Amino acid sequence: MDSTTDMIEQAEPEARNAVKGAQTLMRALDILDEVIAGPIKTVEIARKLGMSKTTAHRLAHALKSRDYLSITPDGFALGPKLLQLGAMAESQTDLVRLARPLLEVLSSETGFCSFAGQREGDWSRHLDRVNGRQRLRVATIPGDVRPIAETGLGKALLLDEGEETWRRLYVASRNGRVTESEVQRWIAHMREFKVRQVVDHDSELGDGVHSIAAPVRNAKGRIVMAISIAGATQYYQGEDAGQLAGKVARSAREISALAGYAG
Amino acid sequence: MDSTTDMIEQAEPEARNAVKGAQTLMRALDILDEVIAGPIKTVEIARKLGMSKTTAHRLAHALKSRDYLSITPDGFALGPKLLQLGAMAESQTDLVRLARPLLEVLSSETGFCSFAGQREGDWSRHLDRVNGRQRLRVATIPGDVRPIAETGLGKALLLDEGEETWRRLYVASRNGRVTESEVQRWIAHMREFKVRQVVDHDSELGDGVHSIAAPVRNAKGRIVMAISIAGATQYYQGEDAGQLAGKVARSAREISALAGYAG
DNA sequence: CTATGCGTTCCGGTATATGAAACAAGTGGT
DNA sequence: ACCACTTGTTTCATATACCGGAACGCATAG
Repeated sequence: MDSTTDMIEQAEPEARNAVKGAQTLMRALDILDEVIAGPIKTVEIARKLGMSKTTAHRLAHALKSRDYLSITPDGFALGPKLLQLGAMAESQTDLVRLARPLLEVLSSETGFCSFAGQREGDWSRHLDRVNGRQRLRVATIPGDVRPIAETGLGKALLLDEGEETWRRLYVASRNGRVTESEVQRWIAHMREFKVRQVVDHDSELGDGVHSIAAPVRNAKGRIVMAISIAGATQYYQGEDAGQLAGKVARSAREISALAGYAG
Repeated sequence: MDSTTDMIEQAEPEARNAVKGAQTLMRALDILDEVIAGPIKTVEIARKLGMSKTTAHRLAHALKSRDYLSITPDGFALGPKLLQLGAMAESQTDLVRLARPLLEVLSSETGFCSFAGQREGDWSRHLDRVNGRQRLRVATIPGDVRPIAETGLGKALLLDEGEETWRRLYVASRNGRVTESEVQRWIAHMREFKVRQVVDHDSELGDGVHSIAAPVRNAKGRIVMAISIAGATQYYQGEDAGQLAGKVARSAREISALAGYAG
């Protein structure tokens, strides 16, 4: 590298305004961003984005001429073209493929195996796995199906469910052989997982497997997948539990962003 | 108006290229349109749209920097931002409100009452009505629910269903009091309606009501609503049946476009 | 090694986008 | 009736944002 850059590492992660030579386009997209929040008038657009009334008018109407915006009594609103594009993007988007690179990073950073899976009724299906660097590996392979309350991945898929559902699925996973106090403890844990949006799971099968999982949300905010890292309990010795959980959660958020989640 | 315009009615309905002063934006949206068809490389974009490699590169990357496009091994694909915009547009879109103006045109052009409704299981619910100019009016009001096989609107909602479903719903609507040959005749009619994407319906209740209905599709191509015109049988005397059907079908297609349907 | 295809960067000239200003049209207040 | 105010629309001279040609980097292939 050249000597002027190694003094201060410009941390700026190459933001939106990095691209030059497309001012008009960028401004138009800024307008779209404003309209996302709800119908908005020309003057308000100009004010918020610091452009002249003229420009706001011209660009908004250009977008309208292409059906990206529509005109309502309350000003501009999102147009039908976006419905079409959204539907097409959805059909072109393969969540597992999108998640793959993130899972690889997760495994290489943590050393654990990482997984992706989705809900199928009362079951969770594993869709993808990336191996870590550890000698002992969780055996689960893509395609495997497990009772949803029995795995960390499954619990992450359940975070938006009500407590009655939690109870039902937990009891089912234990074949009904469970005391009320066990159920209460389990639900209390789920509450905490829900707040943190991360699941910490110790297998109740006594096989010494521990996993950390987090939900992935789509553009509508629905949980459509979950990812996890998993490995033998002893591998967690000496690891910073909070940091591991943070990494899983961050990866899940990144995948969510790729899936169009805005929140 | 001024005297220069009344000679030749410029039929041009103000196309996309009408808007001036947004070349960059328009070209970028052209690129999006190309990507809809599937992943595409920079050079291919430039070739198809007749722009320089440089420009295609710059605009595509500008769109990518805003997540409207993503980069795949096969070139540019639709990006996550479109998932978000699509979901938001969907939540902002009220089909009934969109359909209203079209229903009003339909009624004023034909004189008949017009209706909009959607499917609820084995029933069809009327959501909106616009009165025509006729003395005799169909009594149906918004909120009314009817067996789905019993109305023109309902049949339009069923056009994408299989023949077994048609049979089941027809038999149910007749409380089982129906011969096999009647069923066959009914299904034969439905087949024809499906081809024409227009339903011609004579009430089997013997109340002298006739209706013409057509399905409305959303961005994913699913039938999500239907519209119809209805009135006493005698009002259809002297009307061109094909022309009426055409008007209903065209209105339905226009509403579908507002709902993001591309086909 | 040359050839070919694609992505990327650079740069000068000009088509193009910009904002000020004025106009149009509606709303509400006095 | 008039004015004050708001929002949408059009016009226009100017500055600059955008364009395309050219050249470079980097593959893959013959």
